Amino acid sequence: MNIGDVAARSGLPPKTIRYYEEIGLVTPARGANGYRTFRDADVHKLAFLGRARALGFSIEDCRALLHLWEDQSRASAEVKEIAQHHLGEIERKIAGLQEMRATLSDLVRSCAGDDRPDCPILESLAQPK
Amino acid sequence: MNIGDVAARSGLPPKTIRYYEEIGLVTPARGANGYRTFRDADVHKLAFLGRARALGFSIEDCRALLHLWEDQSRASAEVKEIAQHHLGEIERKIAGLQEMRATLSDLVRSCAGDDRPDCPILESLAQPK
DNA sequence: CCTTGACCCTCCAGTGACTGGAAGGCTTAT
DNA sequence: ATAAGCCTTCCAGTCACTGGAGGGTCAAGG
Repeated sequence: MNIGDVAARSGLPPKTIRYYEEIGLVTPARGANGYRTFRDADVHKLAFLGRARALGFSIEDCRALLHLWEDQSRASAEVKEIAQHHLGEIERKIAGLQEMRATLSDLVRSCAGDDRPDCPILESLAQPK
Repeated sequence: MNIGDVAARSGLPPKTIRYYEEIGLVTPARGANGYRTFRDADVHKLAFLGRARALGFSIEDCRALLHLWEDQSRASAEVKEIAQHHLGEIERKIAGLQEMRATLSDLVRSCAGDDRPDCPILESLAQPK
């Protein structure tokens, strides 16, 4: 299977698939014409990667998860630890963004948003909080 | 004032301040020895930038906000629009992360995390959802 | 057989917002 | 005189791609 078909099946753009090859996440075979030739296993790997990335796992997390996936005898604890760590990071990000949202929505609410120049948003940014 | 003092007062690292000069957000004077010499106005600008960045505004948003801040006659509506747009982005990010968190925390909860190899996390990533 | 269009290839550069480090100059205190 | 601690510039790296240039390959239609 050529890269275009794989892209359609895995949902990843061809450029991303080439990039994943470059960094060693997949190693498709090559045809006589130099085209990448993907086997089913490669396609599965890429789909796996797409789903893991969609859950926000970093490339290095994905690499680790792929190894664990291919290791029949790994302990589920290893996987769980990566996932839990990542979950923690997501929760920290959410908390940070929620704080931003709270501050910013207060500011937006307090700003008239009309033709006059007085603006509590700028005033707050100017103020040493 | 030299860059180190400004860094201490504004909370921004010296490297970041130099970078902000490079991209034209501040333009400190220079002393005879080539050192950057910051005036109070520069320090205020940098503190403003620090607070805007802490609220997640992009550099280009910050540039626009700075201009509006220095424009005595701007309408507060202009500021409010930038802030509202950014607020929308924050809310979209929060929503995306919350979805990730939901999926991931389900997976983490369903994984025993012991010595055995069965792992619902990997199974789910492998499955064409 | 030739052309057209849709693929595919590699390589290089850019994104955002810094951050680290090398190599060197200046200042202040001992 | 020298050491520590500033400051300077410039270059490279981060993360995970993405865009584009320049060129090769393949299948279908005329």
